[in-house]
Amino acid sequence: MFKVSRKSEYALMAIQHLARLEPDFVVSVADLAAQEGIPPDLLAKVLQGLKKAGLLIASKGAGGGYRLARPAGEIRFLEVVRPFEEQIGVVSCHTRVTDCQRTDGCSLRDPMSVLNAYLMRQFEQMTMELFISPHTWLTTGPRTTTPAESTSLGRRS
Amino acid sequence: MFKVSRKSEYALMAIQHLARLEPDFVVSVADLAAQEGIPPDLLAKVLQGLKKAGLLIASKGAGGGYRLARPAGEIRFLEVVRPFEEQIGVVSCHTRVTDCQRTDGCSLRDPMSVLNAYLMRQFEQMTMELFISPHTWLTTGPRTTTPAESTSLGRRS
DNA sequence: GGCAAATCGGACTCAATCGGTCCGGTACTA
DNA sequence: TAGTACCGGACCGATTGAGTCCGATTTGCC
Ligand code: FES
Ligand code: FES
Repeated sequence: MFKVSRKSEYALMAIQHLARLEPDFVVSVADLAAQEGIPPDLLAKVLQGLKKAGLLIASKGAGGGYRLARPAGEIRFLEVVRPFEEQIGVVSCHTRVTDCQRTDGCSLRDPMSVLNAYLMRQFEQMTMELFISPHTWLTTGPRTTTPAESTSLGRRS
Repeated sequence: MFKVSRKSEYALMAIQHLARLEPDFVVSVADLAAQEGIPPDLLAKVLQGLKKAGLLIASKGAGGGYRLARPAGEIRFLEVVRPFEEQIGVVSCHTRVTDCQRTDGCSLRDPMSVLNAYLMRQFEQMTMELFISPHTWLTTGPRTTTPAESTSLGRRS
């Protein structure tokens, strides 16, 4: 079931890669593809998608490339993945609106929408900071702390 | 991302349907398909898969059909879905073992395995009781109650 | 100005998967 | 013994996904 597409994997790798660099360091598609072992033409499409989503900033022309639009701690997992996932949801009702005309009689819809909302909330609250320092995850679960309250709040008893 | 296959949806519907009946009530493929609006030949495949997974018990011959092997509260969500989902996992590493030869250099593997384990645990602990009485979910999240209060209704077909 | 580096963006192919169907075989029961 | 219903494999068409190709455009640098 919940496997992300290959493009999403590449998107996660790219953002992770850029997050490890200094903030205003630009990297070209060719360089990034070579270092991460990704087909360059495909990575180009992925980065364009991330730019359209507002996560990356592109510089055209010689010496150009991509850089993060904001720090990794403010980029949520769902934002990275959504441009490349057509259907986000558990059952047909929540993904492809066209197809499922079973909306009345179907007894699957309600419980699944609860499950769906739960999962979405988890992925929504999870930032890309996880990919930089994953050890926090082992204690807190997917509910990662927001960048602002990471020091003061969220202490478990 | 995490959309289940059509077969899994049919499997969930079938188990839910059977769970609402009296424990030893058998239903034929044709009847179940007609009542739930599922292509009969396809539903037959699904029920066979569920039987192989040990969730259903089949009776052949005239007057035969399927019934639940155990109460819904003891059937976990993952059990129902697994026979029809080839790749369960978030990234390639965790699904298709063949394909991903990036195991060393890939920095995606570790954080994703944490996420993967978390999700699997959630789905593991979630029983099909959710589909019978979903209100408990709204307060507790995916960690459903223990298989104790299975109050089966006796509505006939 | 000219050239090279780099992003942009559409069109395209190829293979795998998925949803669904068909049909012969087998077991059971009335 | 005849009908009912499960069993199981083969098959097919549509969709999707991964990946490629190529031309256009913008920009920096000599
Ligand atoms: S699968 Fe769409 S309403 Fe149930
Ligand atoms: S995608 Fe398989 S090791 Fe990273």
